[in-house]
Amino acid sequence: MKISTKGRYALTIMRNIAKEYDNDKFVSLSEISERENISLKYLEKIMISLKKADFFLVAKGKDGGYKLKRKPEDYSIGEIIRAADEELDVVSCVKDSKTCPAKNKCKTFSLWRDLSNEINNFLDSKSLKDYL
Amino acid sequence: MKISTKGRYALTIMRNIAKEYDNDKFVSLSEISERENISLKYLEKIMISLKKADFFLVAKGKDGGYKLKRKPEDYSIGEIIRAADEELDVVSCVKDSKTCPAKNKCKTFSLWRDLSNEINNFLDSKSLKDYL
DNA sequence: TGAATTCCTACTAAATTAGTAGTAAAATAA
DNA sequence: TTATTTTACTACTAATTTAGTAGGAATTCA
Repeated sequence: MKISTKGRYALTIMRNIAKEYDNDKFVSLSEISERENISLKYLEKIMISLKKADFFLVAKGKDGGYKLKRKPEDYSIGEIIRAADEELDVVSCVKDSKTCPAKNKCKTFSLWRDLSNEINNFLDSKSLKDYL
Repeated sequence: MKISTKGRYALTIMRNIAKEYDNDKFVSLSEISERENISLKYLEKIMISLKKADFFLVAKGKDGGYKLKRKPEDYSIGEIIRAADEELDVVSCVKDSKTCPAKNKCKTFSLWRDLSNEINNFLDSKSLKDYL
């Protein structure tokens, strides 16, 4: 049961952008790519998901990049990982119980639901600022 | 971040065997296969891992099968899932920090370690008996 | 001795995750 | 205005992990 690199890299992206929050500076993916040794193309791909969550102000062209819309302390780690397309539920039926043929008699549903809640609550209680 | 079917089926196996604990009866994989609609071959494969954890008394041949060594309340869900070859650490460096080139400056190591601990502690606090 | 079972080894298929490639569109600094 | 830097978009491929199958040997007991 691992966090994917996609989720971890999403947090890396957010940390890099957050660092410049006080300087009011746009941070480009090529800067992050170089500093963190992650391929630019892969960062772009992960960014697609993060942008959908409306986390950034965006500037195209020279000296462009991304800037946080909110203060670093106002982003939870949980919302970042979830935004990176990563489901934090340990079984899919926690969200979509319709698909399970045994939904009514399932003895372990509560176990997985409670564990999913633990994980989400833990990550929601941590803010991006805690990891700069 | 999902629990694999291997981990879930391991728990299914344990629950089926635990149910007969009071009857002192050996439970065969073919019984479980039929009742739970999981292929016998796949159950056998998962069983390899569980046997290594020394959970069972084993009887070969006719009317053979498996019986719990300990009482159902003495098995934690955590140890069952871990025995099924399933690592419950959300990043591999929690166990094996040697492989990480950034181990010293890594800002998020504590995050993943603490989350892994949350998950393990939660599952260790639940017993097999709670899910019969 | 035959049926039911565990035990063992090897293989295959499916799904997910990770990563690459190429190009268009926008913005800006010189 | 033009070269450069950046995001935006679409499509593809490679690698890894997870899931599942196949066949038969060894054991046990009625």
